[in-house]
Amino acid sequence: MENRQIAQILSETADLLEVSAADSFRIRSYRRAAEVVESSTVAVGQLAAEPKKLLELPGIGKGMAANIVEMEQTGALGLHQEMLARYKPSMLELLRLPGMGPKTVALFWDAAQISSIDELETACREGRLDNLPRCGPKQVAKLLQGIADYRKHAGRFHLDDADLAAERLTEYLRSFPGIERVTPAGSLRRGRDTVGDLDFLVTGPACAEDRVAAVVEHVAGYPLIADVIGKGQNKVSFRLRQGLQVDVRMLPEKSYGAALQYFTGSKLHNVTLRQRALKMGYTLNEYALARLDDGSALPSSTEEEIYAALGMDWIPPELREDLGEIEAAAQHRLPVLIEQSDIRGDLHMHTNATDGKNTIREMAEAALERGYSYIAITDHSKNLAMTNGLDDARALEHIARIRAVDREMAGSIRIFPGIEVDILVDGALDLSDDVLAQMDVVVASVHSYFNQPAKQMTERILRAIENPFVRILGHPTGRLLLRREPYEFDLDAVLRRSAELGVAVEHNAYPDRLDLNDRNLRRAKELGCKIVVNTDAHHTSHLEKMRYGILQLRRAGLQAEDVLNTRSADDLLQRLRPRIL
DNA sequence: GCCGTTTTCGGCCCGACTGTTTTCAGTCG
Repeated sequence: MENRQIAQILSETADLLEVSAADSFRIRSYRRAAEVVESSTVAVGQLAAEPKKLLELPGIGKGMAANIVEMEQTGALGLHQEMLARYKPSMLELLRLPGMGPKTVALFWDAAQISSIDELETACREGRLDNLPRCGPKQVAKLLQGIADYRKHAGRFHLDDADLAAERLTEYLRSFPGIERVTPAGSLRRGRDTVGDLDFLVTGPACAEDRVAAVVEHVAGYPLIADVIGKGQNKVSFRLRQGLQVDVRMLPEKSYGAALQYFTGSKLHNVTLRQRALKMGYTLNEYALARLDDGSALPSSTEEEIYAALGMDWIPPELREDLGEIEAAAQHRLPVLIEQSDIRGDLHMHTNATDGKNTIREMAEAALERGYSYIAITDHSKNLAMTNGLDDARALEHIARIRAVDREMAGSIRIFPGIEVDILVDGALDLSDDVLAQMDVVVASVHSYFNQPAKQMTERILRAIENPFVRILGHPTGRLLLRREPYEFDLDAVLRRSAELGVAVEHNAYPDRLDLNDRNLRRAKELGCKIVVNTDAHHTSHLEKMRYGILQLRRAGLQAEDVLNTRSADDLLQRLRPRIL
């Protein structure tokens, strides 16, 4: 069984246990186990043969190990099945509605046998909930609104869309006199590839108690708001026109660090951190770190102060998922994560020779502006006819043009001639070896027939990378977030073979395609793969997208040395698969 | 269900907000 499937069953079991009012700590165990399995780089199911190895995973004890063994052997979990027989799968969706928690789901089920969103809507309209406790007219109206919102905005937002919305709002908030700091927290700050909502923290003299009301009004007057959900004394919640929900909190300076820590999360990270605080005689909340004995607050205006008081190094937000970072920070062995400024070149981009929008020179100049010392121009090959892909003859002409621009710009930036060659259905490439031999950077990518059976897809990719001219496997998972599932194939086998052959695997930084997720990136590193991060830019502005790719690398705990395009141009060429001349 | 610098049993994170609660349960982050 795949990790994803195991994690899903564990997580559903946690939800169902909540509805059945089970012990909250037991529920938390299931949730934590789900997270751990999902992010594990080894196939947890296969460890079932050696349960001792399972116990080495954090949060997996005897009981959870037995659950995993059971799932691996029988394909199901008894407890999960039992709960599903008692309730209904569609009830899990009810938990996603705002204001619907496990207690209310259970109440509606017991009192009115409501097990789906549609049934809930009908019951609301027919007034069948009116006599239930905590179900006044406001509650019913809120549920109906929640159902409408859910149907309209189900799902999450891409990191870049959320990021853009955050930038605009930040600018607006800063324009108010007396506001000094505006920081997005939450999953955006942690660099999750999708974001459910935005949390903003704001501080400055204008947030003082006697002045904050004016800030609230300013926030609520943001022009891009669709509707204001709530206004409190220090908080405004609203929904943007694009559907994204936003919370803005105004805070005093002295609580800023505690609040930033708190609202950055993740929830599990915070729970474990507060446990640690308690053991050390402190209590931590969103206002301060305080001593348990006399209640006196420690300095809490920065996150660094709080982590330091707890005997830890400051933890980069991307690592705050309760996956061992707290212990690592306490032992001062957190990795020094890769940063955007470590990247010295981008090895995958298109020009107007195929489906890009800019010329070779324009792309090079944009890269130079970003401080890069090299790029590779990798236009499409002929099989992608809709992109005006290059055949052998045009590819050779293109190489000549790239070399010409490279000579013109010598001394400022190096431009490698390259190609993004298409991997055909049988694993052959659609350009001749003679032409590929002329390229410095050959990126081989799958672009078609994603619905091949997994086995054939795996063989197709494996055959392609056997071609000695292929130096990078382009966007290996074809992972398109929110729109479609990645195509099915044996990623592990492909990563292993790439490592053996010395073919670099590409993490594609496009936010709707963030290619190898953090788990896969950790796996690639474990297997000794060479890793590159590229934007696959089709326009000069797309080079900016590199930052989203970097966030994923950081979430995977990768350091600059783990990524090839942090190297100088000569070092990079040395480390790529040797070129056959 | 997990876990151990107090512990193999008995703990396990915190506060604001909401609605309808006349004292608080449930949800949310």
